[in-house]
Amino acid sequence: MPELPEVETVCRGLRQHIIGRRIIEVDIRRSAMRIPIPDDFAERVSGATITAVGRRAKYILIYMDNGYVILGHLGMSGKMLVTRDVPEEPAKHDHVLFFLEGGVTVIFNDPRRFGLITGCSCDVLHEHPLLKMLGVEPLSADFNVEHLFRKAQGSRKPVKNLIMDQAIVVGVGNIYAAEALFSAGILPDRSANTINNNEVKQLVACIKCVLLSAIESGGSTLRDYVRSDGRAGYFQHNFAVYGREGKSCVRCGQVVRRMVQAGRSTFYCGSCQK
DNA sequence: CGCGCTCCCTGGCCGC
DNA sequence: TGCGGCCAGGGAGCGC
Repeated sequence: MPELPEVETVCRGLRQHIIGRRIIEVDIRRSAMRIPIPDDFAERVSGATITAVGRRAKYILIYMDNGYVILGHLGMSGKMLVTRDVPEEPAKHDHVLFFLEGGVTVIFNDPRRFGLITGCSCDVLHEHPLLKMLGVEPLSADFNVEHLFRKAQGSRKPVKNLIMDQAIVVGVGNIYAAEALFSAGILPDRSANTINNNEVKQLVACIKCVLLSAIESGGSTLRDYVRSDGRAGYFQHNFAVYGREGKSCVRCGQVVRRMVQAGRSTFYCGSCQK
């Protein structure tokens, strides 16, 4: 997906254009994505006014004045687009359209359908099955050396898989895990319990730094991801290792390598990372 | 029981 | 130009 910086960028874009607007009508063109849209979704959403847009992990949260919250997840290929052009007919893979007052339309489009749209009452949001198991937010004070060191000590899995585990720390996906590990000088396949306190300290700082830098750049656009206004992000131009197999390391000039961990490509510099 | 593998789905790209 | 194989930012579920 879209990892945390991309979701955060989408949230910021939505926030500018939809807060204070009433939802007139919802068009659910496909309900069966990763999980089905609740039967009462259209009923709960129609007529309500959007009061806030938030984010928890990679979930987009749209709060309404009737106590209902829309949860959106972009999966690998999802988009949440805001447009003022009334679409004559929906585009391919437009699954849900929200028609707001003032001629604004929010479109959830997701070719691969790994994403989802659902909703629940605000007062039970933190107990929602999709949210309750999630770990700490990486940009919060709760994500610190003590937290990650304790988790690392208790795990023998590769450190890259550890930081991508959404039950430990949320929002770090395949790209930013590789970039943060490069920045921290740590090999992605090191067993988590071999990472010493100083390395954890570096890693925590690098994860925060990489995510913040990416947010500033509007995220990374490789294929599908775009902001809510359709513009691309541009952090992909700042990748040190991701997608750079065979190219020279930006720091030392050695060849960037690729390996597969838990079925996913990992990029690293065998010289800069220990 | 913690972990890696496979699968969900579509589309783009590469090589033949 | 066409087609098969492979790959892709996520995550749940299932074996080992």
